[in-house]
Amino acid sequence: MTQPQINNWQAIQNEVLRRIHAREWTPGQVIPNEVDLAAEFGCARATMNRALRALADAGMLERRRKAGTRVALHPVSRATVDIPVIRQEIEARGLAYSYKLITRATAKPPVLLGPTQNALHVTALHYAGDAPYAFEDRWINLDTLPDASAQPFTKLNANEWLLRHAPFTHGDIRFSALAAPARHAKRLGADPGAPVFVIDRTTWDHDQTITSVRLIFAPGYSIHTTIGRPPMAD
Amino acid sequence: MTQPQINNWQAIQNEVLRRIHAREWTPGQVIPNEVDLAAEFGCARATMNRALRALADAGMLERRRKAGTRVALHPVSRATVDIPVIRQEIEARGLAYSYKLITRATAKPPVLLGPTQNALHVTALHYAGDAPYAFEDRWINLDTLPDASAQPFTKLNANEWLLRHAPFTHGDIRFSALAAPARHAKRLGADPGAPVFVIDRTTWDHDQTITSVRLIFAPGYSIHTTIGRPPMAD
DNA sequence: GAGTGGTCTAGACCACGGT
DNA sequence: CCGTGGTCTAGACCACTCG
Repeated sequence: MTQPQINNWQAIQNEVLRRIHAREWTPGQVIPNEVDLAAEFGCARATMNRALRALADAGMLERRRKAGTRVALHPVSRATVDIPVIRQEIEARGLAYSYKLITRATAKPPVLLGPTQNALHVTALHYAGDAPYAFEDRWINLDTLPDASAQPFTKLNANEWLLRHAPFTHGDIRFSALAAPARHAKRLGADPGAPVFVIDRTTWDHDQTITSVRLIFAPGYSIHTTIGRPPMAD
Repeated sequence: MTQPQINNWQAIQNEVLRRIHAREWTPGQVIPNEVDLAAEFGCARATMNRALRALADAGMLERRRKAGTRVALHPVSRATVDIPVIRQEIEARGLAYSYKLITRATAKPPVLLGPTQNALHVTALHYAGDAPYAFEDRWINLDTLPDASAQPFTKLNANEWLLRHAPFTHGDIRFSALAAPARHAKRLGADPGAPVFVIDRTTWDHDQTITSVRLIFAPGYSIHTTIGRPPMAD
């Protein structure tokens, strides 16, 4: 037979990747359709679909109905990043997590929270053991979450309360590097102007803004992730 | 009938999410198995599988054979980040991309590249229009990529040459914030010690190290991404 | 050992979107 | 229009792993 009967989707995926790497299929080029490829590999179309769809999800292929499947022009690499839940992140390092509320006040929110006129502003510090870990600056939409106004947030971390009472459907995240603002630097045990890793995140429940938060991490923080599949056996 | 015949996997996914959000299924709790749920929703098991598997990929569920499917203890959020290919990133902003080689030398590589004794060290600057965009400090494994030693990298960006000649199977990425080293700060148009966003990336082809690169971005750089599904219609 | 998820199959219908 | 991918089905076998 022409093909050694590849019939599991991961092996098929690897063979497709091999052809792309070997430039048998070049970026921009349309590859055969699912039916033909399934016939070539001797597998069901559903299996072929699974393999190609996974590669499309990974950014290696672009698929459109009728137009067919083509190798992505720009072999974009896509990494999945786990968004840190601070307590877990700290406890995973074998350190004791603790939390301290700094301020809590109702105020007119910044624009990024949307047209809300009613918001709760919370600032707090997260500790890993005795060392400050991250400073949190959070706005909570009281129009969508009136219950939040009854929460002191002295013991329970705002993020954990929100996860429990107002899970989000989608969100928006930005990673950046900033100079530590003088007033926060001291709290983080950093020199003013020291480089700090910052995560800005806004989350929604359907169309409702829930919360917008800036996390300023103590110096040395980094996010680690992986790209592609570690196994990859033929 | 007990259920209004939900039979497309996205609708099923939404219903499962709704139950998690509504705490009908709580974190840590084992949910019914695929066969039972498929019966409840009046769909095929394969469809149920697709919905649950997608949620597991997203980090909402944890699945193990025999143990069953449970709601993730920590509703971990997983975001997909497109790893920047600098030229595209710049051109997508409507700016002209240009590139300038700074140094190129063979040298003993740092440990992070693996047990290689033979490596090419390249440093370069990427420009967006006239402004410096990112400083690149790269090591290329000459044991696995002897062809690289013939490349001048004066015109063609090392990253683009590598994408073309040595695509990777997997990689490792780290995002962090550092103080701009004095000698690089000037090149980036930044003050020495200014906070800069840094990406460290190492890539492999199967078990072979290909390259290890540090990208130091000019001040103001950030990475943006999204979490969850925008649509989410019932 | 046995229950659960992981996957494959062969066939079918549908939705999108180039031509 | 009509080719292509997107999805669903009903059934089957397998692999893992918990008890």
